[in-house]
Amino acid sequence: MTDEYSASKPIYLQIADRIIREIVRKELTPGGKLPSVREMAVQSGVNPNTIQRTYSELERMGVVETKRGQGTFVTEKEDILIELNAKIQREVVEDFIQNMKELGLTKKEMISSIEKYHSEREETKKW
Amino acid sequence: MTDEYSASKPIYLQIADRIIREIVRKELTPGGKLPSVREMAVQSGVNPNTIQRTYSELERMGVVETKRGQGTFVTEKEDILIELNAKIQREVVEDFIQNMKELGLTKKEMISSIEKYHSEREETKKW
Amino acid sequence: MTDEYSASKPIYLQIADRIIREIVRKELTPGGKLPSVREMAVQSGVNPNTIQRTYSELERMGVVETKRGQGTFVTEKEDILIELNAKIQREVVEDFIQNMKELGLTKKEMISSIEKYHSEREETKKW
Amino acid sequence: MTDEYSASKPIYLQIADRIIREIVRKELTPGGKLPSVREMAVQSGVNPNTIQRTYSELERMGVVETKRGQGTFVTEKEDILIELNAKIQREVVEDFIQNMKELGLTKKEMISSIEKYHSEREETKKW
DNA sequence: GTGGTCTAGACCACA
DNA sequence: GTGGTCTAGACCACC
Repeated sequence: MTDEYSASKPIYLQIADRIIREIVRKELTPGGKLPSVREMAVQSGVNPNTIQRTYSELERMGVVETKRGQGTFVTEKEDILIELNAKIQREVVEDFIQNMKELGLTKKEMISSIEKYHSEREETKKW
Repeated sequence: MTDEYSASKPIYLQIADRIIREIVRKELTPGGKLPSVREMAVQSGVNPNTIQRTYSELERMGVVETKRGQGTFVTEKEDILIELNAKIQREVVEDFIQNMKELGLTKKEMISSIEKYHSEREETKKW
Repeated sequence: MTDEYSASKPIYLQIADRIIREIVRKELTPGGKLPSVREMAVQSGVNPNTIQRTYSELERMGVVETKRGQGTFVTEKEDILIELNAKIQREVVEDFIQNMKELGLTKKEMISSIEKYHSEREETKKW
Repeated sequence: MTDEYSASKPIYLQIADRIIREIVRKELTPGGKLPSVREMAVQSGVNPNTIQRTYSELERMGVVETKRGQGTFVTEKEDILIELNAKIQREVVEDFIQNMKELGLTKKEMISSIEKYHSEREETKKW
């Protein structure tokens, strides 16, 4: 009855999101091996079945490939990775724009706010 | 042991956040009355004590004022509302910048992405 | 079981204290009439018996005198009033000194703290 | 209707005051551990939730710090302790001055009353 | 063990 | 009615 506030997305998707984020941040590199289902299950404190679903979902999206007897690997297909990156980016941008609109800001103001808060430090390499 | 994936803020703060968002979006107007503790508790499917705590927290922050025996009201102090708005905006912008940096984008690219995705439609009024 | 924190002194003594304070502040003047037991009981939201005890106590201390059929009056005996004033004053001073000692202050520092916080405004007349 | 004479602050604040006094008197030393919530609850004859609230309030004020799974400790930040001491002192002095004014005393008389009642014994060390 | 959150149900003061 | 305090008893995460 009190669980409207912890429910959110199913765990297997939360984990999928986390892995996608790691790929996008290049913490997981193309062609790199993911932890085994069992190992990941232990790491995440979750039932192996849950991780199995996560990996299936990622395979369905094309971002990982399973090689029988060897394990699960981040895809090396550039187009998929680029597409993935673009999709995440689109989500981030649209989310940002919507939030800023709710705050009553114009496009101009959004841009100047970025100028204001962006510290120039290290620019990471582009895909 | 299986709960790294609920990890959520306490309910009373989640509700506080929700109310703040409503104030910032002007769904709740300055001087406007919030639902009573008991009513909000029913709406949120939560114990009245939890809402009490939410309202206390909001009062401590200065965004609401309670009048004994009458109810809880959004503050009319402009400076607090403006500051609140600025704080939320800062959070949104910094979150956006961090996300985009993780995607490997430069400031320039962030700005052009906004140009790209921003549909010109209605510009809402500024504070 | 939870009443260590509301107990304090009995009500009849609390009321006596209040009356004494009023006499000392000259809100009640020597020879002046106190409200009747019944009236005071209503004013204080208390049982008349309680006020009766209050007045008895004050009479025992000599600060009021009861005249049969007329009521209860603040004494006009100067020595008692002066003594009363001196006693209250002694209590206030000793309380202050003890508090300040607990804060680790020397006599010198106590005096300078008074110099510091005392605003010169209106000095009321002395007894 | 009979409760003008309990009129007391909430218990959780009374206990907070008591703890503050203990800190100021150095009965609780900086870095020292407070009794656990449950233990303090038993000592004070009060529900653990009430003590929890007390500790929260003290933490909000910055005079204690809680270490998860370890306990609640008096802060070691000197500035906060000094400020706390100053605040308490100010309250004591202002209370004293007001009481003495009600008794009709001038600043000069207040000072000489301290000279009179202050016994020279041990001067405790200053902060 | 520790503090932190939450529920259920009660009583209070204020208006 | 309103918000504010308190109790009783529970479960959680951290150490």
